[in-house]
Amino acid sequence: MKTLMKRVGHYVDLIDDEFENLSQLPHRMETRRPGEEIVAVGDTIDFVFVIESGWAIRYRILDDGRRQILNFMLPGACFDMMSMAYAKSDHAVSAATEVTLRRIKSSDFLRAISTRPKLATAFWWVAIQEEAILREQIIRIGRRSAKERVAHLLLELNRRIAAVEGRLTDMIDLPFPQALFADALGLSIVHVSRTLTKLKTEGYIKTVSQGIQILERDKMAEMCDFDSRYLHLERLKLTD
Amino acid sequence: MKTLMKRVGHYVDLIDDEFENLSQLPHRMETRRPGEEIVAVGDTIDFVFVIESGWAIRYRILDDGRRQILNFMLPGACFDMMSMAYAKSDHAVSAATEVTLRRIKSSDFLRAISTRPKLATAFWWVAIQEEAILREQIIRIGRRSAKERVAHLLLELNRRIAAVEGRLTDMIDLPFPQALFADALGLSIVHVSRTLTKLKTEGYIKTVSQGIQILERDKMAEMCDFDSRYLHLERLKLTD
DNA sequence: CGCGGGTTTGAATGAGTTCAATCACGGTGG
DNA sequence: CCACCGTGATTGAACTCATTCAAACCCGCG
Repeated sequence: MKTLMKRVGHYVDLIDDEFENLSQLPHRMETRRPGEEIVAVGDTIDFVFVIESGWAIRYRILDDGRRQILNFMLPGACFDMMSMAYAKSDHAVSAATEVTLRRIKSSDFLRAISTRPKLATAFWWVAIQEEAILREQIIRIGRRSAKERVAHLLLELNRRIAAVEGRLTDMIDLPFPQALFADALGLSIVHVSRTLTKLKTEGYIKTVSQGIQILERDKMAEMCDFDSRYLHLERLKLTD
Repeated sequence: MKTLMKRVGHYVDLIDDEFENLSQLPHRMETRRPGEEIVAVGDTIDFVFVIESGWAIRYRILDDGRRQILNFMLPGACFDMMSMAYAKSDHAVSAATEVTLRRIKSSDFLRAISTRPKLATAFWWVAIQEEAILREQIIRIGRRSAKERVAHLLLELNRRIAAVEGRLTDMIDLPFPQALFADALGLSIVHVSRTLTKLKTEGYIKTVSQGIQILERDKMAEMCDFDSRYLHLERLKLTD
């Protein structure tokens, strides 16, 4: 629960016992191996999941096997608050790495946030952020070149990891195959590889053991038109 | 307000006076000509807008003029409930056709839905639907061919218009230039034109005065893998 | 008419895909 | 310790889908 606290607490000053309340909600802890499904298409979900550690992906697979990843989900991500008990999921969620999850009954979760206004505000804020990330994903794959797409996603993930870990570094640890990158960006695996190579030869990044180091953050952000403000990482100043 | 009632009322049975309350909220009516901006990038919005008539688009323009349309907004659409008073808008909203809008102060709106649980549920549903449309947009532009994209969007708009008008027809009235289609689908205007021509010669659609008629709905849905369930219209009883 | 916005068509170009081969690397078993 | 996998990354060559640029076209309107 610490990662969720860190993330949600980023936006709102929460008194400890408001979190106490949240973390003491009845729940089950679960783990999934890389590639394992967490939510299948058609599932009716009456749980809220919170990622405690590891990466998950939200995606859809078309008939002929094409896959589109909608979003990467990092520690602190919670889903599916939106759908609650009503609708069938039109997409799937899987573990990208080894993942540990907290599973809370929707009704319990709902009761908790409805009795704690600050908590509700915090989760409202998380939902705003998620939606902004979705919108940015549309712009990325709709109107950006392969080079811009890859660079832009790298910078986004870098920032989002920073938000989880509490400090911004130049390193991006990507503990999953490039195929996920390709399916997130609407590109072929081959072209992602070529594009990363290009970014390297142009001095924007370099590969280090199992990850990528950003060498020219500003130039890279400029090149791919990355503006971190959409991530809404600044702190919420509540008027009351 | 009738269109919003029609839309929101699809999801929840609302007692009339719950709507009465909503429609009697202090508000201003505004109109915009085609192309006029409603919300600019960087605006801090403390209003909720409801589209009473006409089409609007939510979009972002990149430095070099490339434009990506995130979503089309039809009568009954309400925005930006999510952002409320806190955040600056990272995208713009403009009128695609002549548009009439109802503008409600966020605080008034918030108070109204927080005292009317059913109303809150109804708007929760609308938000779920909006998010599903965004996700489908990602899949469309990320992993579908031009032909599939155009067909898929046509079918989506057809269904969404049906939801507003209360009945499903084969006609799609598109009162705006194809350039909007191009910018929504991440394609060039030229290619949209070519693709529409192809859909015509293959017998899926035909053009009628200022609009498009769907000739082979099922074949077309099959071809582009369109499944209307993501629109969450199931409570609609359509005459098809 | 003739203008102007929007659409269509053609030809050349280009970005990204596909297929296939090669490489790099960590793990496993002999 | 090394040979042999298997998975994922990279490279090359041919190809394709979509873009770009430019010209022609269409049509409603002053």
